[in-house]
Order: sequence, then structure tokens, then C-alpha cells
Amino acid sequence: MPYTPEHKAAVRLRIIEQARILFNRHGFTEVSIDQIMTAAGLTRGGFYNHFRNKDELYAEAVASFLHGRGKVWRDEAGIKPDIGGPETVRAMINSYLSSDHLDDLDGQCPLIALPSDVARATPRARESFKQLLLAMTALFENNLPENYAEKHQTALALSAVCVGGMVLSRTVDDPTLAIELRNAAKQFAFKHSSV
Amino acid sequence: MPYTPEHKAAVRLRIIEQARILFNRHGFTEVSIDQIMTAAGLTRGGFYNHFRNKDELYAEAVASFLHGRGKVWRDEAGIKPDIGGPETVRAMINSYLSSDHLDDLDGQCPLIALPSDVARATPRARESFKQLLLAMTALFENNLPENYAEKHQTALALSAVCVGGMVLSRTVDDPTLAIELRNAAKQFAFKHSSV
DNA sequence: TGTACATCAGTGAACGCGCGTTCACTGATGTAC
DNA sequence: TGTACATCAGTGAACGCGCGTTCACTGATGTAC
Repeated sequence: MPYTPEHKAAVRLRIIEQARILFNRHGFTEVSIDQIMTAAGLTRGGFYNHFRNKDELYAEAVASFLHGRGKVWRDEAGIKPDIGGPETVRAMINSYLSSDHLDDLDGQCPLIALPSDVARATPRARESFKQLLLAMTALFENNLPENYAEKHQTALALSAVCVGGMVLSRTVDDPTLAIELRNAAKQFAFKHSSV
Repeated sequence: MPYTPEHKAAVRLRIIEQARILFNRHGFTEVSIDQIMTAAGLTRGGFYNHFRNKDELYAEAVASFLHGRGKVWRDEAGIKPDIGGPETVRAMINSYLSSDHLDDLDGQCPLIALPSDVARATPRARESFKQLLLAMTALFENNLPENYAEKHQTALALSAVCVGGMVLSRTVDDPTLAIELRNAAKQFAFKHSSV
């Protein structure tokens, strides 16, 4: 057996990681398989040894964020998804709506980078997107103060205001307005979740 | 002078209107000039009598929403941008986060249909997008109750939660979750704006 | 230990296709007489 | 009023280009002896 299975798996991961970065920055349609394979240090033709088609890669790239780049980012921000308490809710809101996050075109959350792209994508990519949203919502829900009656509803609303604030910040191309938007979203999130 | 100026202006508007609908539904890159011109009852070649290129049409299509389809929609929902008071804030939140709006793939607000597309578009399209956002924010700001200290900040946050709730609803492809999201966003918006 | 071999990840030319844009033309129209 | 004409909105073939995907091949590798 030439090449170990580990080798193939590692190359596959390298392709997914480069795809995630390129899709995040330029969108699904705007990035070619050629570009992705070149970024991964390979040539075009080998792509189909690893994926059935471009759509499959798209879904994998979106899905990879949660336990890949997203985990690095949570660790750096001191976010403990299951046991952090209100401190983690605060850290999440601050970090998600931060300038660093806005500037990180490669590493940003796909919920911000790709919402309208994914809305038109295949069910598989949309499922990956939904899992990301559910993870984000669960992170809020599991760490809201105990006295909250409607944790789930509040957690969903916090996700909406975080994503909405960032999506609009990303789009407007006006630094002052972008900062106002993120600050407004932050205050709104803090006040309403009492954290 | 063959053909009146009014004729040319009317045809131009027809192209923009069909472009707005097609872009809203399928995204900028996914719609061809051929498709738009066919929808407008014309053939491909004539396009360049009306627009310098596809990007210019994109910006026009986004811009056309505010005083076109958007106005029809505000009128139907009983939204009075300048003089409605808290009643108009309520109507706006309810209408923006409604199922009707989610189902209206042709007529929906471009802030929901095209956020990640526009984030990668030309400055001109992004400017149109910003004007839409500012109009939405002003609508909130001008009609919040008088006792609000930070109207502008609250208006920005309301825009973020409305857009965020809808963008996520549009993307997840799970009707139950989509409804939960919109209801959560609505409650969040109502509570925090005291309307 | 050294070597011949089978495997299959990776290569790169080629495919058909649809795109944005150009351009020579055509023919419907408002105007001048 | 009727007609000849100039204009230019609209037509549709053609352009070069890059895309996703296919495929015959090549050559690096782990294994068997």
C-alpha cells in the first residue's frame, strides 16, 4: 500500500483548510478549484481524489470551522463553552463583535463571511451552517445566569444580534459606522442578557 | 429624435427592477446579463445601451429598493418613516421579521438577501447598501419614544437584530428553528426598545 | 538487507460550457419639409 | 396631411476567457520476497 491513509487524510485536511480561508475571503463562486489546490501545494487534477465535487468541499470547509479555527479562537478569548458561566457570555460577545474579528478576513466566523452564499447552497452546506449556529446558541444558553426564564430564546436573540452587527459592519465600508454598529450591538447584548 | 427619452428611462427602470428580483433570489454572480435582459423582454446586446457594466447595474438594483419595492412594502405595513412614532417601530419590527418577508424571495430587503455578496462588491454597490441601512436606522431612530437617551445607538442595535434574525432564518433551512429565531429577535427588539 | 513490484496520490492537457463584453447591423420612431 | 430621412434602441453573432470536471499518465511509496 503506497502512501499511508494518514497521508491522504492530512492532505484532505490541508485542502479543506485552504478552502475555508479562500471561501471566507472571496465567497464560494469566486474561488476556483485551481486556486484552492494551488494554495494547498497541489495541482488541479488531484482534487477529485479527495472530493466528489466543489459543493462537497464547500460543506466541509464550513463545517471545519467549529472544531478548527473556531476552537483556536475560543481558546485565545478564554471562552469555555460548557463551564464558563456569565464570564464566557461576556467574553463571547466582546470577542465576536471585536475589531480583531472584523479584520480577520481569513479566520472569521463563516456565519459572517458567507450568509447569503450559504442561503443559496446545497442542503449539506446549509446543514453545516446550522450546526455552527446551534453551537453558538448553545454556548450562550449554557452560560447565561441561572435566573433566566427563557434562556433558549435569549440565546437565539444574542446570536442574531452578534451576527447581525458583524454582517452589517463587514458590509458598510465606513469605519466609523462599523464601530458604532458593533458597540451598539454589544451594549444591546449586554443589557438584555444581564451579564 | 427617434424614441423619446421617457422610453429609454422606462426600459432602464424595467431592467433594474428585473435585476433586483433576480439578484435577490440568486445572488450577483449567479445571475447572467442574458437572464436579466430576457426577463426585461430584451436581448443581451442592448444591455450596454443602458449600463456601463454589470457592476453598475448591481449598485442600481440595490439602490432601487429603498424608493421602489421597499416603499410599497412600508405602505402596506402601515409604516410611516417620519411621523409614525412607537407604533411605526412596532410595525417595522413585526413586518421585517415576518414570515411573509422571509417567503418573499423576490421582494425581500437586500440587506437580508445579499449581505455577503455586497461585502465583496464594488464601492458603489456598498454605498447603496449603506444608504439602505442608514434609512432603516433612521426609521427606528425617528420613531423611538421620547424618553430614550441613546436613540441612535438603540436604532443601530435594532437594525442589527432585525437583519441578524432574518439572515440566520433565511440560511438555516429548518422552519421550526427559523420561526424560533424570528420570535426571539422580535421579543428582544420589543423589550429593549420599550415599544 | 536489498530489490522488484503493485498501488494510487498527484499531474497537467483537454473537454464542453457559459460568461461579460463588443460590434456591425437593422428597423421602429419622431421630425422636418 | 403625407413622405423621406436621420437617429439610436435593440439585435444576435462573435470574441476571448476561465470555469468545473475528466482522463491517460507518471512516479513516489510501502510491501513482499
